[in-house]
Amino acid sequence: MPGARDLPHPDAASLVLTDVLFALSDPSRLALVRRLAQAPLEVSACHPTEGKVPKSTLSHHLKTLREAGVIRNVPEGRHRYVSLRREDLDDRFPGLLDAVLRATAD
Amino acid sequence: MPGARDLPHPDAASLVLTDVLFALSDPSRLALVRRLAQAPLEVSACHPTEGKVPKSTLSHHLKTLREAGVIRNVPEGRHRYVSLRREDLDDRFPGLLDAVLRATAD
DNA sequence: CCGAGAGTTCAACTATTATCGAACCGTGCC
DNA sequence: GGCACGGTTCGATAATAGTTGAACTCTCGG
Repeated sequence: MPGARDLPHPDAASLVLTDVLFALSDPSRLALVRRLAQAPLEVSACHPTEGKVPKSTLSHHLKTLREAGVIRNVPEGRHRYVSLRREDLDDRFPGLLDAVLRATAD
Repeated sequence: MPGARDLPHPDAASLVLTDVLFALSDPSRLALVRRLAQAPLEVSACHPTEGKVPKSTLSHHLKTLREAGVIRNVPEGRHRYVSLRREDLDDRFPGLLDAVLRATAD
């Protein structure tokens, strides 16, 4: 199998609550998570809706979310798909993601 | 009125989600919140169950939690009572606190 | 095979947070 | 009043997180 440009993802059972909370505690990351809750996105589509950010900055935020187990970031051809790990989060921390998403976006 | 050694607390309506998440994202603060979920405590009782911490450090954590609106810290005679702002949090972010508290403590 | 496109990683810098001693402030008791 | 006690605030330092350009990797199309 030629692919294998995979990034490390923690498995569902080993997610740490404080790491998840921290990852979600940044407004720009939370805004992205909200968008991912509607549909997966390519990395290039993960840029904030207003004002562009350097790709290294975006990549860093994606890393924080990925290492906390909030998102999955998988290669797909020449692109990458970013998606919310909704089931894993619901399984490990029932109700948490829903509560966060339900809160009024400030 | 003699009292008036009151610290500022944000009102329920103005709580900011990311600030709350950040306040809860620290293990020692979260551990304290878990204990406060069972009963209010005096500040002196807020020290971690194992190993003591300088009072200035504890006070700093209390400040972070208070400014995020997670706890209330009110003077009571010579002591201070620290309590969880459960209703305010439930009102502003329904289900959030429950989900956090329900998650297995690591 | 070479170049362009999509993203991550690296390294350096800045900014925010944590930690802790020391100074300070109220309160209650003598 | 004076003093011990419970806590917060201040100030300095250490640690962690955010930002960004440049270098690097991989994939696809010619």
